[in-house]
Amino acid sequence: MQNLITKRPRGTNDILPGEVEAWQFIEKTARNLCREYGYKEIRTPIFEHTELFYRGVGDTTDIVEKEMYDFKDKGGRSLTLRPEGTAPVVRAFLENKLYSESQPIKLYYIGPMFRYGRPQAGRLRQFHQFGIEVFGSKDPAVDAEIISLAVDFYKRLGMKAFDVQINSVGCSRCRPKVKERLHEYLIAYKGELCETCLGRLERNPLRIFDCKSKVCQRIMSSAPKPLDFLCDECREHFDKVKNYLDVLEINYSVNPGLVRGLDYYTNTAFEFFAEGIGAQNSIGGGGRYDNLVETCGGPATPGIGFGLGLERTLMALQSQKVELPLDRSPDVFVAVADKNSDFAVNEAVRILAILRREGFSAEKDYMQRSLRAQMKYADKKDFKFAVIIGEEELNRGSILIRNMKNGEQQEIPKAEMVEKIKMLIEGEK
RNA sequence: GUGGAUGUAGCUCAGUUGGUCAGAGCACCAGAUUGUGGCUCUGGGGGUCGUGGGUUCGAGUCCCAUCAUCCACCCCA
Repeated sequence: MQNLITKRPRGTNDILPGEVEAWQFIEKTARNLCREYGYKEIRTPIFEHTELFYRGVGDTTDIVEKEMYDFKDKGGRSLTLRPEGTAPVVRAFLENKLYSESQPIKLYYIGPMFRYGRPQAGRLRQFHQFGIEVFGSKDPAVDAEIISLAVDFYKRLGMKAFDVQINSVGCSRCRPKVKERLHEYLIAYKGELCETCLGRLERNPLRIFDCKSKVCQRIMSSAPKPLDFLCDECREHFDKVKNYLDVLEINYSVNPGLVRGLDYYTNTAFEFFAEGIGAQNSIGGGGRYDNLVETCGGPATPGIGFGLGLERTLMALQSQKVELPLDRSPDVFVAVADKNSDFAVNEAVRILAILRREGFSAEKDYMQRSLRAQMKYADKKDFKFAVIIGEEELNRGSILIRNMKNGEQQEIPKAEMVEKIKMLIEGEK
């Protein structure tokens, strides 16, 4: 047990049969939604040059400062397992010159992300995100569209309770003003701020809004907010986003203290919250990043996107007792009454092939079980039907079909088996 | 990176003040008059008690170390 080769690395998880169906359902829901909204999937490597995240995510963020899963390859290059999806997609957007296609470019991804930290409830070193990015449009309707997509995602999964909070952190023109005024305000409280926020005061005072320290929160509750200093353009943008959300009948609240942890956000920032994830409550978030593409060396291109945590989504669904519509039951178990009869076993193998060719999931025993044990197995594995064959029936040219839910059993001509099963399984639905 | 809790069969756990202590339930496998499941009953396989030291005549049971897990902080998904 303690042996490393039988132990998964800290902060990682195996997703086992029985659990993976929920994941497949979530992924399928995301893909369907993206198709409906016109987003195309993009798959980027799970590791990138470390510099990408340094530049793309921002070197004052915790992600870069202490959560990077980086390593040197055999060529001495510094690489990093991606901690988030936006920077890699921006990189791919630039490297493949997607900006030369007609815009907006609408992309989505589903995959693992990595952050090095102590794991706890709702926090892993390898976790999964579903994210989307839109490049090329400043239209506030896009902001509303992606929030709408996320809300639809949660709703379609059956999530009963979650909150949408939005805010605007301003653009490169109004942001300096915010930081300046915030700094002026905070100087008076310098002695009261917690240690980490003291450091943030000079480097990035906006982040102090995120602090959970009671003292800092009290101080920030009456601090000047980014919303109070938006330029006319940003103000108008934010108003239009809210308008479109109203048109879409999406419930949201404006949280003037919402500041996302990544440095690249401009204008719209939003976050989704739910309960039941240990001490965590954020299940996803995103925002606009109108300067990021240019920062990474590309043509000035506005962008916006979100990242939703899949583990956290799953945990929230579980704590809300949401039943996902999963069908884990296989269709037909082919049981052989005379397990020592080559004739019967051959027939079973043949029937399996026929059923599978028709698209049914079908299995037989491979453990030399008695008929009784085969039936027990079929029951435990939750098969919908059992086809039972023995020399007796075969000699008559027939087989037995048993409904494992209610025990109804009938003998029918072998030639009618496929049609009969089709009919029965249709009837189940 | 910091702090707290925990670590006995696949799972959930019992194991008194150190001396039949290696157990229970569930799960798994096989049977219950030999061709049929879901209830019940019987039997069986499976653990060097996380690991390494130490104290002791003797340690899951005490001490130290180590590893791991969980929870929380920082921060976020």
